[in-house]
Amino acid sequence: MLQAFAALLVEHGERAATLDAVADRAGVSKGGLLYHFGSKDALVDGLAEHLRALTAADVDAMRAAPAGPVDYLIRTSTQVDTEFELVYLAVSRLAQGAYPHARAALDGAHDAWTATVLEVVADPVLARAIVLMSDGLYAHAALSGERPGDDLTSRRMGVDDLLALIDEMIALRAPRATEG
Amino acid sequence: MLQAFAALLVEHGERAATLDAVADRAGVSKGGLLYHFGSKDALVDGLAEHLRALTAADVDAMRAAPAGPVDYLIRTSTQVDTEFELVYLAVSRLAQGAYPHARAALDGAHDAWTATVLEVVADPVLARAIVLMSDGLYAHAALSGERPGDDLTSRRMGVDDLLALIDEMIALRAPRATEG
DNA sequence: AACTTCCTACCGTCCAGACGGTATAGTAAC
DNA sequence: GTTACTATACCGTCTGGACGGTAGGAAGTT
Repeated sequence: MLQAFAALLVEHGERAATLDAVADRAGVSKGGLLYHFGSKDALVDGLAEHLRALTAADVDAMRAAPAGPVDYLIRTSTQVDTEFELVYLAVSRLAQGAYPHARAALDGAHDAWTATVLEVVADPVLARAIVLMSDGLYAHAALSGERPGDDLTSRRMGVDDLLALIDEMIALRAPRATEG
Repeated sequence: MLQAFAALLVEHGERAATLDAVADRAGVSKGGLLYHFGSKDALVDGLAEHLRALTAADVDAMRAAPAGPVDYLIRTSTQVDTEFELVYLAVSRLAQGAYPHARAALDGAHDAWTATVLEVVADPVLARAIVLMSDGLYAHAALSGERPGDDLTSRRMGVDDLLALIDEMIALRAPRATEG
């Protein structure tokens, strides 16, 4: 049900993510949906809580990534097809809409990323710059909406180039911390 | 009226930006609003058109900025109090919601920024990185919502530091193109 | 083994209010 | 007489939510 809620939010926006629509997509009736989540607010809280759990897992994956946390962060920022990215974008829709308190879960993810990048990069300004680029990529992914990989592939001009640039910056600012 | 529409979109999300609410905020009646914009779609189109006009002016200001286009772009990305930023964020709300075609106006602004930065930076990857950081800052501004400067001032840790880092990158990648 | 009772996980219906939009009568300025 | 509204009333549709019902299994009693 949370999956259906998140998918509708990302694909068609907050307005389309009504109880009826979520219930339909999840394959239950509206009554059934409201049985599990007593209200729409509870649904929102449930998704925010789910994001918190996924964030913990994502940070672990980031630390364990063979190419290092920065590579992992930037590469996953262009995807919309994994559960974490879907839920992250969904919650950011909610935070921009009628549920500003959902922002806390978003900030949690953000702080965790920054802290993890900082472990490897040492320089706080550079860490912030990297996370900002990740945010920028997320913002684009958020606008892509339903289109599968249409302009993600055509106008992205290479995440690899971007990562190469970031490596140069790391080498410049913190020569001793590269390679995870 | 477009101003009121944009303000409601940014402060309270797409759902709150109803015809009634826009009319109230603009100090007119609903009939009066619908006299000028025959439908809500027309209102949306009007705002997108307005963004296109503001984009042209913004790019001019960017080129004429004493500290250079990059400095201008990054600094204005943290603001929500100017008309351009307000309308840009408002249209991005619409594009993420029920009006995906509003994305065209957003892409227009984005392309114009990238082109202008490219004029000064020469390296396309670096230009993209800079615009991505700008996008990231916009994404944060979009989440700040109504709060005046609350955490913009507390957790921003200096746009100046970020700009210094960008200058280093420019010096590294295109040594001959700094200072506007 | 048969029965009643209770709980869980739903379904389907209904409701008050809000939504976008239309219509109409009136008004004040130019 | 046209323009630029205001104010009010209304329509059909959609919204979140409340409500009563029910299929099916587990638990207890006899």
